[in-house]
Amino acid sequence: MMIEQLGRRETPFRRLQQELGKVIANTPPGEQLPSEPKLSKQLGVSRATLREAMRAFEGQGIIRRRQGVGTFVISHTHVIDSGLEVLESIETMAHKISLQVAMGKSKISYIQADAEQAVVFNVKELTPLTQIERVILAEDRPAAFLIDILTDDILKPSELADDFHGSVLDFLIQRGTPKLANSVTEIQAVAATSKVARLLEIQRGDALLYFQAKLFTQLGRMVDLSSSYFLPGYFNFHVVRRVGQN
Amino acid sequence: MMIEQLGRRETPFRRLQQELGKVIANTPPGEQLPSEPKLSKQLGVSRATLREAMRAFEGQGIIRRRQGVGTFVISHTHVIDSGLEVLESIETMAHKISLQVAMGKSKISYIQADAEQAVVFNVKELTPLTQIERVILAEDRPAAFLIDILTDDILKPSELADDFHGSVLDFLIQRGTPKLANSVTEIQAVAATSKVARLLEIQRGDALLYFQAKLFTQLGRMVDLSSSYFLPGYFNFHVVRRVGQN
DNA sequence: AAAGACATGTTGTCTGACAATTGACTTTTT
DNA sequence: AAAAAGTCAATTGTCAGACAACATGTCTTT
Repeated sequence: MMIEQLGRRETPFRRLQQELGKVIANTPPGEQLPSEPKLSKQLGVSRATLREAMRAFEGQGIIRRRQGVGTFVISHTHVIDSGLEVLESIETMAHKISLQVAMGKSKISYIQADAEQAVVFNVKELTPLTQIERVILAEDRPAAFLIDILTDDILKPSELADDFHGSVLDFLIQRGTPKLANSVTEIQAVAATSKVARLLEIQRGDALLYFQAKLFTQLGRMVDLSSSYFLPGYFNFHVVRRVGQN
Repeated sequence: MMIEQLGRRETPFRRLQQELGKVIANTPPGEQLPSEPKLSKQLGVSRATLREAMRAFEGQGIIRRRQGVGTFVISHTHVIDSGLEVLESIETMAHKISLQVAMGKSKISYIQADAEQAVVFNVKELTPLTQIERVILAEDRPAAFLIDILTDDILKPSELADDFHGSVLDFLIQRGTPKLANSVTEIQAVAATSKVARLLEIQRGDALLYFQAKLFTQLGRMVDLSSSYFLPGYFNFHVVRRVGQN
């Protein structure tokens, strides 16, 4: 019995998204798209289906629709200039800007889920979780402190024994399972705790950039809760934001 | 003659987005939503309109729909927070999460371009620039300090005299010119300077989230250099990062 | 017990229609 | 002649109903 590939079935809606994306890409910003009846006939779908697809593009701020007037192209999705839109490991980012990084102090261990972790992982309290802590060095000085927490059916400490260079993300991507889709990353500024200050060789209370990322598979399961503390100056994060139409 | 409010017209679709957002927020992650016919009847809209709204939520990764099975809630972090992919004013963000904000101390003035500003605006040094500084209050306490700097052909201080509520972005959007496209926002953590600490009623050296955004028109001209200092706790910024391509 | 047929409920798509809004044009009024 | 009001066509917004495609459980048959 064959296990069918679940990845992406070719549904009319997906094909429509592709085709509509091409139409938008070939329309200069500010210009008007053909009317919905024309477009639906041109693309071979009903107006209702077309509107669903357009609503998706509208939600991304790519097009703007004005009742009684028409639909207009706001801006094209730029080729992402290595901003935060793409999830990459610190190592990959550093490599792109020719920054030498290495892994400093690290600790891989089992922990037991506390109340908060039990909720986000949807497991019972005290369930064993794999925790990976390590300091990232740039130019031989501490630049970041990273903590990854995963359920042990995804990653056991023993699996990392030999071939671990500092990036859980790269490890999972290379292994191929589970298939990753995206992460939702919260961004905050925090004052260094005494533990983090010691590891990063800074003063307690110093300002740090803090990311908390939840990594999801293609099936929507959260598999990695990642916390990152960045010392200012080594990494420059930016994001391209489209002007919201409404 | 009545001046019509442009900001937010109450269309059935917006109301539907609100209502549907509440339904999703009240459904635990992993649980199934009511079927589309039931939901459309419950929310008082047609199934077609409901599906457009659901498609928008699906595009943000909040729900997952499976033909023949049903629609399931993935997580509702998005419903509460605002993603950084779309550029919105603080006021707009606050409105979406039902947070009351107001403008505190403000100062609108002319300044003369220093060397650095002359470069980014592509003007000569000492060219007059419009500078808008203001404190944003949430629940009557300082939550953010914002500085916008624009060339005076885009925005003169006199234009803001009466009808300014705290958002340069909303002002430019409402005015319609110039046509805005996107911003490139750099993200850092900084320690509060004495001036910022005084305005935000915190201690010098406290950790603040700092955004520096360059706002571009559709023609690619930079028109606004915006600096934002956020006190932790009031606003929650996040970004969805994708692994590879979808 | 296992395999297939069937029933049921769900999302996916289509068709056609009408409402609401906008902008340009025409007509009327001042 | 200029301004105001009215008319009309085009476009998006919404609706109702129907059928198709799909997944899952139940029942029947082997």
